[in-house]
Amino acid sequence: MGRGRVEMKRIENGTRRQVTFSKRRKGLFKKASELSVLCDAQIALIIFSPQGKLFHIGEIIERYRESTKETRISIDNAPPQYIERFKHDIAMMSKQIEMLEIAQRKLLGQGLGSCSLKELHEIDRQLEMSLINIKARKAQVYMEQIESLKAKEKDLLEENATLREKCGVRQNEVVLVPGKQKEEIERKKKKERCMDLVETDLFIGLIPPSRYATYS
Amino acid sequence: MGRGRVEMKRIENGTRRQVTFSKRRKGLFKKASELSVLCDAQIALIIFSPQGKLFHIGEIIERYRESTKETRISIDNAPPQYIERFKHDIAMMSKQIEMLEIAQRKLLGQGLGSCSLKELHEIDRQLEMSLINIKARKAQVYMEQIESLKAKEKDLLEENATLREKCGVRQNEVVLVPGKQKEEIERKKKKERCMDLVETDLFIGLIPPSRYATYS
DNA sequence: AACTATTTATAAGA
DNA sequence: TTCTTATAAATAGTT
Repeated sequence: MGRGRVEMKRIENGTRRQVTFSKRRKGLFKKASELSVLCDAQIALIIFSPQGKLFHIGEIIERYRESTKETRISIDNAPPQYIERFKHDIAMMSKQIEMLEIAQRKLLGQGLGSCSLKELHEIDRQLEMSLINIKARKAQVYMEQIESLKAKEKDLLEENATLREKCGVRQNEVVLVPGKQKEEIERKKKKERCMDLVETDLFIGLIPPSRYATYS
Repeated sequence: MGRGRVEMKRIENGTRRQVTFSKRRKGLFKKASELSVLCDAQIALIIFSPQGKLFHIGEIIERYRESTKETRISIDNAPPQYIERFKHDIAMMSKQIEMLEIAQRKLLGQGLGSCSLKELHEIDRQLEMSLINIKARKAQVYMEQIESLKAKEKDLLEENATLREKCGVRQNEVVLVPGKQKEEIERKKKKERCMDLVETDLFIGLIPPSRYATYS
């Protein structure tokens, strides 16, 4: 996309290569972030320029920038005689990555063709355990939110009472805010419905039927 | 670049989002590999789809994965200026391993403290999907085993019938194998119970209650 | 999965 | 590097 086709091979002219690198790097990052936003995907993009400069984006990676620094420092400080160790590390790491990817695919329910029945049982059990943890954590987050909201509500009610007293308004008397009363009431109703929903979801639906047929 | 502008925000329609994801993922991988070829850059691109599926390119990793031998040679013969590149490769691989490990822990229901409620929902949904796949695969393996056993049984029955005919033994007459009859009968009974169990498990228990409280 | 009207990316030039 | 512009490439909506 430019004036004339471009052959898909290394650009030999160094200047041209550098310019193209800058332009396309920018474009690639843009497209990556668009995909991430539009489709709600987690993306990590890491680019090493021919000059060895590092560029990257990715929420996932962002979180581990610190550890990256550490890694880089330790590598940079290594004297040449440690090259043996690099070789070993690289071999180990690629194996490790391969294994992690295989394990991950299995946990995602893919690539199961090679699994024995025993292994399938094991993965099944593990996933059920994971679900328990996930759901417990979700419940905890919900609870925390509810507690926080209740605390806020309490604070506001207290403040409200104090203010009423100061203004000489009778307890339980409705305070008229011009033009806002209807909306307020609507909002309160909505909020109550919402809270109901959450509590029901959390504490009443204890043993819902599974949403899919199981063959455990 | 299509019919009409597209707003840069999450696509709410699930189908449209999935289609866009597929198209743009393909485009992104293409552009990444073009940049890598044209400008001699090292690129790793890792994408987790909203469904939690993992896609990646990582030429660096491919390079070492192909064969240990090749790796050894290429590193041994590397002129000093390439050592810089190996360092980058190591840094990148360790990042990738960290990402994979973190994703893995989440799938195993650990290290959830940092997850947003949205992410928890996503993991939950993914695990439920994975369980469906696992259970389907288990069912398939069971079925295959059953089919195979049934086929064997049929063969044996036929062979048996032929043998009876040849020996002039009447149909349905019990063949006495000295000292073995009791065991045989016991085993047959056991086998029948076993088959019953499997079939029941597979085809009758359609919507068993979940074995743990859910707070979905 | 194809098609195609448009938008977007970018190669070359300034 | 940055801007401009002609053109190739990507892709949104449609079939």
